[in-house]
Amino acid sequence: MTTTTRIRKSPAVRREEILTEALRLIGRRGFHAFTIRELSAACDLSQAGMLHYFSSKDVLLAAVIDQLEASRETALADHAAACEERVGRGESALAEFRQLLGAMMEHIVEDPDMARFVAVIQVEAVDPQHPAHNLFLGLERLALAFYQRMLASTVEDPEAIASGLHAAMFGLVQQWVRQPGSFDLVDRWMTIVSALLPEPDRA
Amino acid sequence: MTTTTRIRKSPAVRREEILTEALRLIGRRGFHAFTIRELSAACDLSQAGMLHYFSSKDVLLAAVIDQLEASRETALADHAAACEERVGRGESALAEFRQLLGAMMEHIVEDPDMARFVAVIQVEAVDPQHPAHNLFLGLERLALAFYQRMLASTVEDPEAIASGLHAAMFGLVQQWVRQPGSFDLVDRWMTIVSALLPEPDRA
Amino acid sequence: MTTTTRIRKSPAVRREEILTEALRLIGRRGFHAFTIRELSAACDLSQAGMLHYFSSKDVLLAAVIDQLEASRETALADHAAACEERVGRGESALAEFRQLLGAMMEHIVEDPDMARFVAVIQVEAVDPQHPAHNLFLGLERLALAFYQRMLASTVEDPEAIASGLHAAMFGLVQQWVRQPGSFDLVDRWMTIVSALLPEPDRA
Amino acid sequence: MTTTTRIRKSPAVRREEILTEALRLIGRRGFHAFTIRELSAACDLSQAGMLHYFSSKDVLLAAVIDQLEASRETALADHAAACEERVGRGESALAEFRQLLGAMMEHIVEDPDMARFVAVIQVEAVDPQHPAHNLFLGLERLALAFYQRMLASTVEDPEAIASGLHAAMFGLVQQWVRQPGSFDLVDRWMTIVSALLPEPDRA
DNA sequence: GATGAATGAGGCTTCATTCAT
DNA sequence: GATGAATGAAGCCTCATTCAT
Repeated sequence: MTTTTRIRKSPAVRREEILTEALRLIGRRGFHAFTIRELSAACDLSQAGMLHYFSSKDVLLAAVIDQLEASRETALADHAAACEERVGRGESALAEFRQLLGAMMEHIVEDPDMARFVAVIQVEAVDPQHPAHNLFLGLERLALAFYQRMLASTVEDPEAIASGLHAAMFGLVQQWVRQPGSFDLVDRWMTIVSALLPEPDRA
Repeated sequence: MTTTTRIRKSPAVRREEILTEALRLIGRRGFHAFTIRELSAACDLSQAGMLHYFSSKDVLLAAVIDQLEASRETALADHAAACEERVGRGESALAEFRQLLGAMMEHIVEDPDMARFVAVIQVEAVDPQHPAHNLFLGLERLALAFYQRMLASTVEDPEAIASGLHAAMFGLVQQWVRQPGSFDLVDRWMTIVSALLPEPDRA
Repeated sequence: MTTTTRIRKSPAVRREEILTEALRLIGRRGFHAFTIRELSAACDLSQAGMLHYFSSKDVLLAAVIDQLEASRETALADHAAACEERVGRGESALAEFRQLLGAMMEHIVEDPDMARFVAVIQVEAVDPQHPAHNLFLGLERLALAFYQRMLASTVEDPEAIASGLHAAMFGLVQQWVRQPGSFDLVDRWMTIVSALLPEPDRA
Repeated sequence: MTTTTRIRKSPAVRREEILTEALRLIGRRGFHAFTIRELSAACDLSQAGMLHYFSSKDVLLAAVIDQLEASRETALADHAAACEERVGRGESALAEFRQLLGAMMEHIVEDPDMARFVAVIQVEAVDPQHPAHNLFLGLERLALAFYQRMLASTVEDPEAIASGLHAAMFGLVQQWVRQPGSFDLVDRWMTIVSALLPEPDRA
């Protein structure tokens, strides 16, 4: 009689574990190629046990994204607030915006799995049938709108530069994800930001 | 008794049709989510008939990519040659390079399906297990190396700018693919190029 | 709305059922012609449910063979031991060997399905690509070597007689399988054994 | 313009080629595992071209068997006639029968592919659904009946010995097919025949 | 909270075969 | 005589999911 000493972890911990692992796997395989079998195996859990926490693949995806947004929110809230405050006062938020952009990449660098996940899902979500399609469309619009507001009074073509910043960030992360370690992501990012943004006021 | 009136087309036409449709579908769904059943249906062909032309899903993918590379080659060969020639003579190829970059986007704009396809596959291919992984890794390295050579004598940090150009192009196409028609791709691209590259010599 | 009333049986029972049915079907159709769809149907199980127990056709085959070998082992162990003991003492094991040969056929007669299975697989396995090729090659070598040892000191050409016994047993089972009931297998077998082996010592 | 110098062989030659190759392949893979694609490839012929000669897999099988029977007929007719003549005269045909048995094995040894084919098909044909089922059943009955007649007046239990000879021949060929070259087939066969048949009259 | 049993739907691919050329 | 195009049927297997325990 083998008493498989059933592992019993607190639900909260399990959830956390699953989400982390899901992030990693989806980031590596893409949402469609990744299987919940693979995930359950990685979590030392039966497939049914897995679905006990997240009732379906789509629900799981949503949960991963939620967690991500929350973490990004926390990481960037202060910077974003600083920007908004400046702009709200009718002043140039260029310096603060720059810092925000830097913080975004730092946040990404801290967790390469997250980077991979975002990169992959964002592209898969191009398909209108993809469960995260609308979500990412909304997020992108939000981001672009925010950038534009930040640049409204400081650059000639805010829409284009906002777009360019967003595009370059996205593309750079992809490059980094494909050849991790081949360059310093934050460093290079700031170089590019400098090229795209006007010199910060000094005087 | 359904008289399935077998349609018989010339092989060349069929191949072309299939490749075009495959490009479209893979671009929309991603390679993993797209099914050859869907493809055959779209081509008014049985699944087995489809496999008569491309013996497997992977082979099909390879064929689509091949055709793409060929078309890109044709579209850009002259521009690339012009660049190389200048650089070969030790002169600045900045203007030519700029034109090449423009041509690249024009080529993309001409065929949005192709754009979507490249965008999607490129990201899916991040997964080392993806059939196109090595291919895209190689292509990216080639592109970056070429950019660097073009910029070697004209910018301070050629590696970063090359990287930034590549990233921005990639990201911009993605944006465009996600919200087609929301902006003029080539136009915006040239604006960003201008920001990233030094002013062309005039004198 | 078909209420597919899911039947749930104890795993042990199911496994047994499946193996028995697989034995029967493979024996009738041959491994290649038999389909796991047919098997699942015969077991009142969905195809996927079937693969829950044996993850692939090959695995299933291996399981059937394993079970067979085990049952043969049990049925013949005592006889084989008796033979070995005699031989070990340097005495003639002719009588014991005779009994072993008889026991082998009796074992076969008890389960005609098994007989058919062995007959069919053994021949299919002639193909080096067949999943059971190596297994059966090994078993045959073992059997022949054992026979030779048993006959070493009692017949003129042990190798040939061993070979002949093995061949005749094999062929006779085939005949019986093809025309079941047309003769008494054990009886006829013993007649042939008598013709091939020297008269047991009597004195 | 590649003039693939279409190979055009005389139909008779082609037929012969195909049959030979089919014999070889079916013998190696079994009728079910062997594919007509494999066969056409081996014959440097398109699949459709192949079916031009033999309109279906079953027809092909029948043709192979026909050819085989014909060749066996030719090879053994004289020996068989000699046997029948003796028996017809009420004499013992033991010596002639012995020679016939030897000739049968010699015929087999000359063409190992044929041996493999017969062995494989004969066993596959155990399945009542197999296209060659009835054929082989009939052939076996014929063979056994013939053997019995030959032995009627010379052995105690003609039916059993006939059966044993047939079985041993069959089994021995199988052994040989599985481990070709490991022993001299005809030689060993004659040893076994000697053990099963009474000593030819001498004196 | 966690599991194994069971399933339906669907994926890719192979195969024998037919049809038009 | 020979081919390539095209097909329907079927094969194995994978996947997400449900159900009873």
